[in-house]
Amino acid sequence: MTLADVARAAGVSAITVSRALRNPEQVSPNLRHAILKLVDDLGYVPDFAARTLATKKSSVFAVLVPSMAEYIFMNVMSGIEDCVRPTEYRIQYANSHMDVREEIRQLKLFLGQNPAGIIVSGTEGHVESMELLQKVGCPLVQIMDTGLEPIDMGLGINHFDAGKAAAQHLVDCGYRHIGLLGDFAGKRAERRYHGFHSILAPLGLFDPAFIFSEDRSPSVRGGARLMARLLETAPEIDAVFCRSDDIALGALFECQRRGIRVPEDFGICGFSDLSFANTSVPALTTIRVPRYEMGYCAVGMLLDREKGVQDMPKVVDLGFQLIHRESTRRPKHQD
Amino acid sequence: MTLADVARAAGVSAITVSRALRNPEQVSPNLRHAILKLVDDLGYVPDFAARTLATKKSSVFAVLVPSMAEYIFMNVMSGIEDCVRPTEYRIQYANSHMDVREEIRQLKLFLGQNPAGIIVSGTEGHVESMELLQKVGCPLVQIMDTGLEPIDMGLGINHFDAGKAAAQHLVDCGYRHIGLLGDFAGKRAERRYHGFHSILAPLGLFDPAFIFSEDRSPSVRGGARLMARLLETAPEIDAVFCRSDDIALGALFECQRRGIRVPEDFGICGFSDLSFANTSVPALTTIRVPRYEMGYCAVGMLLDREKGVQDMPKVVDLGFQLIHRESTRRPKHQD
DNA sequence: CTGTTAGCGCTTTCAT
DNA sequence: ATGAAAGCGCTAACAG
Repeated sequence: MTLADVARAAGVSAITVSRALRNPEQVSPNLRHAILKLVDDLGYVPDFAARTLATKKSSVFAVLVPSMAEYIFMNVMSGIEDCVRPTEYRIQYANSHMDVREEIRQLKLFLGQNPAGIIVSGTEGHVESMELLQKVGCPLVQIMDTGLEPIDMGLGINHFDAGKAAAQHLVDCGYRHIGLLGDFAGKRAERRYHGFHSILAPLGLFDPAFIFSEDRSPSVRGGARLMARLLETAPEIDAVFCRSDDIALGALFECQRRGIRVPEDFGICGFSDLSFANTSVPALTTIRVPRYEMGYCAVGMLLDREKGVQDMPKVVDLGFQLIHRESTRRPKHQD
Repeated sequence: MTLADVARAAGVSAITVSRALRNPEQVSPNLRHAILKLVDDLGYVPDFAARTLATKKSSVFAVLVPSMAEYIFMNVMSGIEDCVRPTEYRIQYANSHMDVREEIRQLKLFLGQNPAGIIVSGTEGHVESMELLQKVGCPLVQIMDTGLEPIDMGLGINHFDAGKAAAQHLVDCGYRHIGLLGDFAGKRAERRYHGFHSILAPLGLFDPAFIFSEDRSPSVRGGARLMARLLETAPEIDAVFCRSDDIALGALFECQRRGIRVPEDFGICGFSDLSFANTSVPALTTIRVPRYEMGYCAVGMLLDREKGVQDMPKVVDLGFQLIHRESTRRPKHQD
């Protein structure tokens, strides 16, 4: 079932059917109507490959993230999906598994498809990847962190400031031996670490012995493991800032297991505001990141670009929010 | 940069370059070498659209799931990704948001791309969707549930048996007022419900008043809400089987909040064995579903089909496993 | 082993 | 407002 088939059935030429579908206003109303009905009756579905080849522009948005094994990307993806759904575009995901060579391979695979737009995250600082991204001929949004100058467009939050906010909050709650849990090796997490450090160091509260991480995706289990190691090495510890809420929940469970009272004896601050953070006992203090909005907005920016919208901002900062819940609510330090 | 460009540079015809890339053994070694080097130097990337149009077969596997907002699909996706990575194929996801019309729309969009294979879940019982799937011209795997006759291939676990196992376990642990938490409206969950019912009803332990659900994606928060409602309506309740571990964790938190002791006064059995299930306090009894393996295996089946492997099983049952942890370990009923 | 020819289904000119 | 011709980049089929 091709355009030509429909055209034959309608007694017109293929191009007219094409126009009826893509630029309806260029076809006289009654003819257009007849054609669209026929398209529906015959169950004609346009061939994307042919269209892409003819126009040199596919209708896929490519999305490259470092990992899909982290909960946070689910929400970003939801936002992406919801914004794309009413359009003609399709999404293609790839993840680099935190591996630069894989990242490059995936990027090249994408480029072979002439995507209509690209959303990436986690490529910061990878020279070859950045070079590839320089010469994509389509709109590009780098999501998650607004701290670095984007190639085309940037969207996210300021992770340095987020790290500062968490550290400041724990200090304000009266904690004095503040650790860091989870892998801060990635660019974004690293910037949170720097922000964290920038608050504690001047106060003489920063101690590298209080930092524990493992080279895996953040998980609840991992959080419990890290917490156990931290407690053994530094029993004087009285609070942690975690790389993510998974880690924070694991730390909380480990405290429960050991009978350490949270927040009285120990404060926990997570990062992300995952769905369970407001439900756990005690509920987790965390930094809310507008993940869904990030996905939605990233696609929105691509669509705006396609539509030729002018004066688009190069960088959009969606802002974060420190949510003060029970896990840092020390009785004598209520605020 | 097209095939023709490379061909010109190499002083051969386009088809030879094409062969050097796709069927290297058909090109003499030294020529092949020269061509491949040139491909690399010039940074040639094949145009997928052109290839798809010429071969009538794209290199994308289409994956349609009811929702990406559930944690379980992350693991399925990881398996899919890992199995696809070493190949030339690409994955394209879509989710129907539990909506039949959307499901059909997505399916049609997929069909317009001549996918090399399709993986679906959650389409059972949707007449029009099934009709569309009947006539896809490519391998098709229906994942998650093995209970129903697949159109082409099926892969998953038996959800009816899983429901039975959970019910039997709770009974064996000595619980007598056993409720059900979470939305069992979907086909798979519904079959768990039936299995559950098939054990309790004959024992006179089934009570429809013990069933609470809400029409949303399972979440920890939702689990706590449902647990609260259940306790208000049926204070005699002493155990629950939950639609997923998210719900189970929420139920656990709600018990903690109310000072209900788990497992002494109340037993909780989840479903999925999500990463936190072995870490919570108490750790959650649950039914482990081989999610990662399901994704990996589904792609494996598609690849085998492409390779023309014979004698493939129509249905593969990966099996589930009841993991007995603390949340149902009643002191006097240890086993 | 390598080349020629033709065509995949659609859309872009350029006409009418 | 509609149509005819040409071509997007690649590969199947058939030579040689």
